[in-house]
Amino acid sequence: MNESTQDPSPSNFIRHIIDADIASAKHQQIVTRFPPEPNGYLHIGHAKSICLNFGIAQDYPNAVCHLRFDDTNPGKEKTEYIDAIKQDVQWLGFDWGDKLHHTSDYFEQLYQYAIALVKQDKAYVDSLSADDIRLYRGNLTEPGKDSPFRNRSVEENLDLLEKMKTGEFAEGEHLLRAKIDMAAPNINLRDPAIYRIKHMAHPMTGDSWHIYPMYDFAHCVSDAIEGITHSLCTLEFEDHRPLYDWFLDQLQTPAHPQQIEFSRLNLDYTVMSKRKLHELVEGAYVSGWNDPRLPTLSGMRRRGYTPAAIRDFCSRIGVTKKDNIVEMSVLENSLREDLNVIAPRALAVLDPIKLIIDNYPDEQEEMLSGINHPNDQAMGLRDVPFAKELYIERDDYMEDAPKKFFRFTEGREVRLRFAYYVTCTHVVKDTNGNVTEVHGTYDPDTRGGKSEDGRKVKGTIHWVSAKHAVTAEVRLYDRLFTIADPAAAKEGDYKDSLNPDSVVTLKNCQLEASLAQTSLEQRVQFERQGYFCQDSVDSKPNALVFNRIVSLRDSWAKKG
RNA sequence: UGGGGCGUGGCCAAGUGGUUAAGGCACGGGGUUUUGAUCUCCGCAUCCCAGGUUCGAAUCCUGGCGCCCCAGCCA
Repeated sequence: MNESTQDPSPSNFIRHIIDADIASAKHQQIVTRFPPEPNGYLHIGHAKSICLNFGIAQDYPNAVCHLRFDDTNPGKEKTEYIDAIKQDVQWLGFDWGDKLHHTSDYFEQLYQYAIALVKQDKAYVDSLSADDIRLYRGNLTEPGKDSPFRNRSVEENLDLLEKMKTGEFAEGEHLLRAKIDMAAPNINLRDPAIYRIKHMAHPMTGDSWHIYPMYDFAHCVSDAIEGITHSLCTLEFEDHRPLYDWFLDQLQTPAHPQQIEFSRLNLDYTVMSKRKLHELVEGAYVSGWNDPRLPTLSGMRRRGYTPAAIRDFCSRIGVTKKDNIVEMSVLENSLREDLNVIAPRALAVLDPIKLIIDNYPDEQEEMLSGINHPNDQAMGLRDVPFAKELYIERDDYMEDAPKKFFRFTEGREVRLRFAYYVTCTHVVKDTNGNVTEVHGTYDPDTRGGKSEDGRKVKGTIHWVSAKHAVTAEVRLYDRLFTIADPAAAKEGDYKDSLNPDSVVTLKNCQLEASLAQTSLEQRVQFERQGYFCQDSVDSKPNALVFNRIVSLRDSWAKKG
């Protein structure tokens, strides 16, 4: 197990329940499970569930967490998703050991349990059409009514079920239903479906089955088979708990797990539903499941987010039953806290403009020393080449700048990080009036960026030697949507509020040459800008592409 | 107007009858600083409303109000 995942998580109402169950000796060993359906990629909402379930397994003695693919609907599920999900869980830092399961592992047992239900006259084969079943179900205020097939004999039901299984009927022709109560106020109890016919190959079982179990039946039984003690799921399943318990009460299962619901995570300025994520990917609104703007784990991984930061985020947001929309700033804070510690610093100019030091000898070059991390001496020093022609950030020069602007404007002295004090003398403009070059003079006595006379220089800016710099593409990411809660958009489509500037690509960035040596995994801070890493898909040694993971906090930009 | 949940500061979230109502994020302000970063210090709520019980209530009771979920042969 990844060492950094070992800090115990803060408690919550679910852990209180578990504590009580241990105290009362209801359980000696806690077993949880993370049960994704392999019909899409995992997102940060799943990370919350993963951290909850695997976190409990880490913190309680002898506890374990199973990874179980809830693969009961071959129409939507793919091996591609299974592989991606495993990778994401591992990347997040969790280990299921030998507890890798699939609901499909239990298809035969599930079928035997269904037969047991039929034999108890607690389930029957219905032959109503899907439309009729809906009609017979009633609605929120009116009770449903019994299907005319509800009183078939056990023998007939057994026979029909067997034939459903062997593929003798067309899809939709018959349906196995639990016999509960068509007038139940909880609609989930109005004879819910247990098995439907699907003539479809399954990623794991191939074409050995023509019927597939429904979630409500398969999930509780699978939990019981695996000896799950606490089955944690999201709030929308609260209404299904009576059903979860009903099945287990009818059947002789090895255990009766406790289902506990908690609220799903919502993050502002993004969407979290699988349906919408699918739509964004398939409609090419983004480049794929791993688009760095998406809240998917693969997108965040590519963007450069660290597993530690995501875990930290999950522990900060807590676990409750309240609907919530967490602000992106919480995630960004977790990220910056981690990145600040692990990322070495470098100088990189994203929007370059020439700075010419007029009094610096034309052909001279010198090597200056830069510190790799101001708060961590162990990261050491590096050489930074200096010469007459440099690049600085275009907005580090301003004409008619206010007093509080600590960067270049005519007559103002600024420190070039690790280098010299430079006083801006004048600029050169093109015919349109755009500044094309900034000129200045340096003070040779300030080498290293300090002066003997104790003269105060408020501003320090980053720079890069023009002749030594490497050119790279840099992608700046911003929130995917322009409104905080796009999913709630009553009028129009949520896609209408997609942020057109969610990615800004800069092609002519000038980076300190050392950055060409970074690995794909390495996160770096570009001083004064933010944290960056190479794009794992597009970056090449001779065509570097960097992603901005998250910007630095900027109290100046806020005021300005 | 059936059933199930939820309501503590801008956003999360502790709190389980006696606490100055934790903490984080955000926000505002001070200090340090060769990143307007980091770090650091300070400030920032009487708990949806109304009654009631109690010496004492965010915590108990009653009645309101608000928000979310459920009518897939999806999970």
